[in-house]
Amino acid sequence: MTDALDTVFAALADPTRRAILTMLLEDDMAVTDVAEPFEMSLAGISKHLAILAGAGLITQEKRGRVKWCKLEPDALRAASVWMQGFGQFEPVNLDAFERFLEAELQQDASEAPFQGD
Amino acid sequence: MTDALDTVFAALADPTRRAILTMLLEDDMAVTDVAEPFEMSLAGISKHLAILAGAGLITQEKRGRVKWCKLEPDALRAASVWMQGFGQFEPVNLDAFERFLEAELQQDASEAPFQGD
DNA sequence: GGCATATTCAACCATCCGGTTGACGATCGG
DNA sequence: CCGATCGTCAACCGGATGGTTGAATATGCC
Repeated sequence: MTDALDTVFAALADPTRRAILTMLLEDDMAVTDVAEPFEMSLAGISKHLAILAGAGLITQEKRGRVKWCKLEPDALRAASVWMQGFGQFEPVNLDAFERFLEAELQQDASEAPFQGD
Repeated sequence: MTDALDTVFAALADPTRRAILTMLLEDDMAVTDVAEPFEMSLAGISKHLAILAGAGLITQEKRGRVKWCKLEPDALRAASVWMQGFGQFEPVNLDAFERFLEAELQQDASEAPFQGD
């Protein structure tokens, strides 16, 4: 009965794990490098990474002896959608947003120096 | 050092609590009524409500002997914003999007006296 | 006043969580 | 082959969490 939302929200509930995710926004990182800024044992960080991976928020790929951690922001989508049900805050009306993107695209095309294609 | 995000995400990590929040979308409810659909003691639900209140996700107001629980969706905003930092869910230039919505609105108003969906 | 209803408190329990340390298995480089 | 590096595993610890029960506290009703 343990929902995917359970694990995602639980993973996000820890500040160390949120910090790790933020770091991974920049780039993929090896476990050791992830651990470096924290005052915590490597094993501790390794556990946190396992939890993040369990929630699908990161994936880990071992190349040689180095294990690379990659952010998987898509795993946030379900949680984001769930929250959307409560609010006005999550801004976007998707329909309107698509019209917006289309309009923007056409505008860009008409503004560009080379119009014909 | 326990961040507001910690408590909000932790509160959301439990399915019972998420279900309670969903119920409260409909309307404010008394504690006993919140508890009714769950196979759990009233005291158990009371604890969950305390956690939700602690995260600011609900407020409780006692009127007579009944304590009414009210959803406070605004408490989700910080969490939502945090998530948006990772997202592709909403990669938007909000300013431009708002201008677009406004323009669309005016266009609708001038073009169609009535427009169904 | 006295009883029923609404809710919490307190104590307790099992389990999970975040963290540590130390040993271990892989893998790279010389 | 040897030593250093990368990372996890296993055992352990203290504290939080999710749940229970039973007693306690308000409040409402007749």
